[in-house]
Amino acid sequence: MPVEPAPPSAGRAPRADARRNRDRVLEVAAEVVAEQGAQASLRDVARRAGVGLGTLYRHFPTRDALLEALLRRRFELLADRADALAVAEPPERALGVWLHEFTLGAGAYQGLSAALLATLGDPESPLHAACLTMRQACGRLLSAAQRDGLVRTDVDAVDLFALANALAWIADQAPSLAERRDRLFGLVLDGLAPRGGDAASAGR
Amino acid sequence: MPVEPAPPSAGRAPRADARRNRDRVLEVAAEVVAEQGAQASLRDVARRAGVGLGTLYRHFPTRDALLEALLRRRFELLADRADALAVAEPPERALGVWLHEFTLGAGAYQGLSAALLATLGDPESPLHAACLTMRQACGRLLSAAQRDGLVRTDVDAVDLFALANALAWIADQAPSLAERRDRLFGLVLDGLAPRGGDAASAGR
DNA sequence: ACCTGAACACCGTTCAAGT
DNA sequence: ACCTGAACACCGTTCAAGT
Repeated sequence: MPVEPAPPSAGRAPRADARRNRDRVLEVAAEVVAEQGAQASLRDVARRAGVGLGTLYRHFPTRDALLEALLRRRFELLADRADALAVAEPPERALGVWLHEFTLGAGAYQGLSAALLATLGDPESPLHAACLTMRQACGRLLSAAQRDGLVRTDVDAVDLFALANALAWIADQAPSLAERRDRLFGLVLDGLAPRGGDAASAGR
Repeated sequence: MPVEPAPPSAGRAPRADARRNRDRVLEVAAEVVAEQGAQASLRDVARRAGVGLGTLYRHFPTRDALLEALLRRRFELLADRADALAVAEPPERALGVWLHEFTLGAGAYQGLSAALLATLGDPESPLHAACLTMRQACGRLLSAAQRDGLVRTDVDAVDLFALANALAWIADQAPSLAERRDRLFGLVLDGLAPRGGDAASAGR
């Protein structure tokens, strides 16, 4: 058989120095991204990590791959959080609380919301997959709220994902706008309520 | 008196070649920005215009200055449009129609909504001033709608500006999201309605 | 198997030299 | 008064050469 170039450590355990480099890059990337935002210079990350530029690219072939590694934990927690809220809170409150927490998370790094929403249209991005899990968790909360007639039936999880990222994006653009985030969030949440002519009290 | 460097043609009529260059740059910029978006390469604009890079910077010292020149007409029309709607339509419909048209305009170029909202926090930007006129026109429609109890009183024109740009931004990120723009617009517009406990029928 | 850094093709911005 | 383009300090990405 022909020998494929083989991705880093396909199956086997990675070499110790490779593992060290990867961890070091991730550690430094967290700092740099916190300072400069999601569009931070990757060159700068490699430089500060004391690592060749090629090494960074070997471990994280795209910027999205690096961001995904930085955010993986956070995303997993948010997905779990949705399930916890589903049992602990009534449907409408569960959805509202989760969306609020997601919105705050999407504003964790400057420019993050743009990166997240942009990957909706790019199924190849690792961020696309990472967000999918969250959207599904969000979708379960949404369905429950819709079943109870608390949320209009013409919205889906992608709508909520887009709106939550948009609210984080607004807060991103200027400090004076960040102050408005929670109020605008409430406004959008109100917009999710069924309209007057809708079957609003289907459960009664 | 000391002789100040003097901005291009301070007071006097510009030299004919300068005027030609400025027009040429603007013409080409419109094409390039339509193709590449608001973050298009200024180098590319100068190149395609057959003009030195310094000439572009002389006429348009910042990217925002160039964008402002590209959008000036459009912005003026939108401000006039608000006043026309104010007399031709009932307040709620006037506000809704205007916001919708503004949202479409903010999506005229890819990346434009980001440029517009970002300048809210930068009073030095020529786009800041250009948007101010529109926000004031929008504010008049908003006040009328609020006076009639049709819109919650805790929102201002900046909120509407932020939300409209955010909707344009969503549509910007992926074709599949663009399809949702009008529906999401309607949802946000519904969110502007006064809440249940509010003095919704103050005019009755 | 992994790392390094030069090489390439780009940016935005400034400014000395020209006309 | 205005124009030009080289110069500077950056990018992201690739890949030959090393260990």
